[in-house]
Amino acid sequence: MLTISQLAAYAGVTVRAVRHYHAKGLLPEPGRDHSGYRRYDAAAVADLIKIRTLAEAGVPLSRVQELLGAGSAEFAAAVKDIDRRLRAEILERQGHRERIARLAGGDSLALPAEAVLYLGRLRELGFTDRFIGGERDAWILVAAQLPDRMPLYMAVKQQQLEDPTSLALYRDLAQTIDWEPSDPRLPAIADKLVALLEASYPADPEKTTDDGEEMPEDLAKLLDDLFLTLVPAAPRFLELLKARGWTGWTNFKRTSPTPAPGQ
Amino acid sequence: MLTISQLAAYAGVTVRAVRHYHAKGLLPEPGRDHSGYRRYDAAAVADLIKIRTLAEAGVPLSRVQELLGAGSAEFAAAVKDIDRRLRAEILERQGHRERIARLAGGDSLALPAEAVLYLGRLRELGFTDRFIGGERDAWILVAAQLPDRMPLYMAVKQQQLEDPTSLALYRDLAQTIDWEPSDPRLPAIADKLVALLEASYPADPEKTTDDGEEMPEDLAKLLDDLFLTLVPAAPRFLELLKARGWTGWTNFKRTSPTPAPGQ
DNA sequence: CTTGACCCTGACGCAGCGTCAGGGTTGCAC
DNA sequence: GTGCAACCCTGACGCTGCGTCAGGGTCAAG
Repeated sequence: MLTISQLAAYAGVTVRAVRHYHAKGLLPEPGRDHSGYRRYDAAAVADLIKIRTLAEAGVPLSRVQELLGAGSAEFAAAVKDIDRRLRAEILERQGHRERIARLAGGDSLALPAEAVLYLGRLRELGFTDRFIGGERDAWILVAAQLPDRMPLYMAVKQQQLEDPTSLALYRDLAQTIDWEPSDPRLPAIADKLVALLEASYPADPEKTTDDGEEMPEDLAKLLDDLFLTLVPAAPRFLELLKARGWTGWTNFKRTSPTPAPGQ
Repeated sequence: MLTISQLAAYAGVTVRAVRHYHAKGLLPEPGRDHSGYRRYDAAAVADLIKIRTLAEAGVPLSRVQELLGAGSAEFAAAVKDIDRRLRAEILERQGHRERIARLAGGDSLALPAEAVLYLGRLRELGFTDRFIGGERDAWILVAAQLPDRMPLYMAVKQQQLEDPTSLALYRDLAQTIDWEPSDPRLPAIADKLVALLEASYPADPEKTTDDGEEMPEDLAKLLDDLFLTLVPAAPRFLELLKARGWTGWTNFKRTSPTPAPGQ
């Protein structure tokens, strides 16, 4: 007669595993000796090895029981089933590998390649990390909601960086991220922005070229909110814009057909 | 401001997952509104998307935190580490697939191919399922302890099946599995077995050809025990053998140099 | 008699949430 | 005003396969 540790050693498993199989009903509880110790016969070794063999082959313990008692046909069917599961798990892991491989640099986290390029260009142009971080977070939101449109958006942004006027404005705006709401330089920047907006958007809404740049309202609201959260001067800046006949941030809109005079 | 379900929807995760990330400290607890509801700003969406991106790439949650705050270098190192883990898990699954594929039939469970062939031969020769089951369990024990020697053992067993005398004895022995200990046919079978033993093992132990067939004592004891457990008449049969100058079952041994006369 | 090696049961821990349970809140329709 | 659906909250168990204490008996050797 064998003790539990001898049994476990013969089958190549731990004592804890044997007790676990008892608890799960996979291996019948054997008789006890006078002091309550489990005592096993040789047949238990064979049973335990069968359990271990299936378990090591990736069979969930909950299915081991049926497999032990199954005939060839059911056994084959169950094996096919388990093989499917294993294949699926392998494919899942392979997908994971590809995904983390693409996360090589910190910037690419949750962003498509074109956005990473855009952020890299900003860095080249000397924008601060704080500003780039804000841009990154904003584009993460967009990429999550509208992945298909990211190439378009990024193309537009890259173009803006090529245009000297718009780049200059961008540099100004980037600075404001660290400014107080009361900073006296804000109105001038608002003027510059409005000037560019007036130039880009014809007064007649009929003539507005809708190239699909507009973002859905809820996403725009989210991005506006992000702006307001990250930039202390944002509320004041939006007020200045409103005074100049424009509202919004992500999607600029005229508040009136005839814009009011500056400041 | 967003509710938890809105946040979850933007990031493409469940509400439960968000709360889980809070509990794990991955996502900071936001402020609460007057009725205790969590209220999120847009920055939380970006944070959550980053967490989800890493988690979906197979990064364990316990490591997500460090990755979020890591620079490119540490990030790359961590990614390499995680990729190793994923590769290992894939290899493990592939090993499992091969193993269960080899478990196609019920007989091959925990047995090498040559043992399956041997059991198949027994079936062809008309041995009963109960007997074959006993043989199977015995060889499972041997295969677990001495996998390297299974080819040798199986070759010897196959040879025995080819020898008419030994096969006839085998058939007799197989029958005894269902007999009562008091069955009057037992002594005759013991005689036959002893006759074969005397022929195979020279009386002079010096001349015994030790071809490595002997099993280690503990394994032999285990197999003897299995025999005693499965076959009701086993104790009586061993007594009959002892009266004829032989002891043991798995490893037969003379009890005295000059065997006593039969029964 | 002591010491170390085993044996027992019971219970928590891990990973990543899913899923009640039990109870407040909100917002809209009637 | 009220009723109902849809949310929100905390707390806790469930799943997988054991590992690992905790707390306490047992056995064999010295």
